[in-house]
Amino acid sequence: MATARRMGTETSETRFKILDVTERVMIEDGYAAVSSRRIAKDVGVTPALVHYYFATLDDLFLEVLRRRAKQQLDRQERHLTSPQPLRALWSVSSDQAGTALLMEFMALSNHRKSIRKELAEFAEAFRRNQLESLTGHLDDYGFDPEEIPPEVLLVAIAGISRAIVMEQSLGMETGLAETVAFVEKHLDRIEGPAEKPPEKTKRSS
Amino acid sequence: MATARRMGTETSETRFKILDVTERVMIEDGYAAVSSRRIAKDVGVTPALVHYYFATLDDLFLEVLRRRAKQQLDRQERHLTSPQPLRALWSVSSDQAGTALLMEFMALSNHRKSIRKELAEFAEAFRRNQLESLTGHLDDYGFDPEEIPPEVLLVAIAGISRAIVMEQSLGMETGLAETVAFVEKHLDRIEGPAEKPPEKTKRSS
DNA sequence: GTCTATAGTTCGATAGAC
DNA sequence: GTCTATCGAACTATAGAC
Repeated sequence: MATARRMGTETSETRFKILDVTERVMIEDGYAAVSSRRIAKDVGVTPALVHYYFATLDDLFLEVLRRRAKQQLDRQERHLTSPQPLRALWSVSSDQAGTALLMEFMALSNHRKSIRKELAEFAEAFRRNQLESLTGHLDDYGFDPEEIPPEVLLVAIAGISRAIVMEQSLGMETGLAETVAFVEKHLDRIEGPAEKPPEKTKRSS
Repeated sequence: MATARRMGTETSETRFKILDVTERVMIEDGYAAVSSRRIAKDVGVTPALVHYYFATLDDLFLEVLRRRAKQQLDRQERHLTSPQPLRALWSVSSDQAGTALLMEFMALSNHRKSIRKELAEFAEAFRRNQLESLTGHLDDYGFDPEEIPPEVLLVAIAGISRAIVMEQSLGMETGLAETVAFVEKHLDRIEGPAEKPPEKTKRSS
């Protein structure tokens, strides 16, 4: 956190808009579409103002990552304490925009060291949080941790949900509907039918 | 082999090197690091020559994609007819470089329509090929297609192997070793111990 | 087939006025 | 806090010499 020159306070409306727009551009057009000019244009300000709030593009990317990670961690925490934590985890993991953003940051990590480091830390925090919250429930559900370790279930849920979302957005078909049905069937078996319709993402902070 | 064919750039050594270098740069530094200047520099030629072989960067990316897809499809076909097809599928899916490249093309797809289309077609071809080759074997292994449809197993293998490779390359830890052990245990159970050490990727065409 | 040279863009980042 | 103006760098792509 070397950027001591953050003039725009946390509560600045413009700063907020810049982060929103950047997130949207990353999801819709990919991280490579992010430039101070492009963001400024979409926000309705000048490129210089973007640099006023975020000295470098790396700072901008990092702030988008941190904000989103905090939101998602909050959201996950709320859901994991719901009456259907497994279902909730599946729902959170299957979020379309969240997955798209994660993939962009993964790609960004390939050549921005500072981003890789923070992304890895957040991802680890996510998983450890899931592990803590879910291990007890799995026990109640009758999962034998010798047969299916909770960690393995978490990696599987993360990987499979990501695959489904990514492949759907690519326009693929083979196996996706079957896999969703398979997961739903087992969620039904373990936690009973969904108590409320699959939620939509909503901005919080 | 400097000059071989009339416009037969297919066999040009330089053209080949350009494709090799582009693939390597995509894997190591991400697709955004690919420019005619950077590729030319790494190959040891001038940017103009890159454009001579590939009029636009899209053409270059597409050729990298097509060549790699053909290689991988060949490789997959060979492996799926091996005595341990499930193990072979897991091994092919866990290829580090292949996964990294796939992720780059996924990210590229976000804003290059022509690439998205071809990537989706190749990915579908891959999965259908797996489905054809594997369905019979799964039957022999005693899999009940009502309980675990072959398509679902394929999506799971793709998703989980991708997650492991990606998260390892990020530097994550939680759950990864456990998941690898889990998969190996079940591969042992279904197909017996590995008959040969996990293969390494090798260039073919 | 490979080069030099260059036109035309777009970008990151900063200085300084208001 | 927001702007105008701008420098210097990197990029795509093409023209044309050899």
